[in-house]
Amino acid sequence: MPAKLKRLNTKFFQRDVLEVAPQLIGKTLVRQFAHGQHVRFMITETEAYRGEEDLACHAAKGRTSRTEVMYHRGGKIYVYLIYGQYWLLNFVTGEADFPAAVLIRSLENITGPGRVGRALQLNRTFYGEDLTLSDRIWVEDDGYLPEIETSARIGVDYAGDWASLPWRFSLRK
DNA sequence: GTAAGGATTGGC
DNA sequence: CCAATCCTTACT
Repeated sequence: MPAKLKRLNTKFFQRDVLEVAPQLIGKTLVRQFAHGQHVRFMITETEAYRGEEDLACHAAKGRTSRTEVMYHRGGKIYVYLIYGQYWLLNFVTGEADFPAAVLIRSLENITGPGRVGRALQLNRTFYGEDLTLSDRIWVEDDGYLPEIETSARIGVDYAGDWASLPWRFSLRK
């Protein structure tokens, strides 16, 4: 089967982030580099960020130049630099004008969102990249049926009650 | 213009 | 435990 048929499409991403985030576990992230080489990693940990009322979500501060892409319809990439050194990878989900995204926290053998960005060699040019069209990064369904477990999101203690929601999803070991 | 802080990591 | 490192946001 051509790889193209396995690529996750707009229909997959244009749903509620709380459906998309757990369903990304076990999917395959593909990164193709300029020199033609590509790498494939199974996604093993994600987190959902959902709407302006979610105080852990960057869109809690409203629609700004930084959060703009989160207000687009699902299927695009939202990347941002954290602590001046790590590019964190997110997939925008849902309908237009409702800000939501999935943070890719870990891949197989690459634990931690900062390490994910480093391994994939991300930078600001990935902001707004369309996962359904890009020739350098996309996601495929290779048919794994993983067991998933939930837990609280990491590093968002400032978000009050929103910090304790079970919006972190990971592959059951 | 200036200041504060961050969806992290690695080293001491 | 804490520095690194720079972008975004909020405020004087």
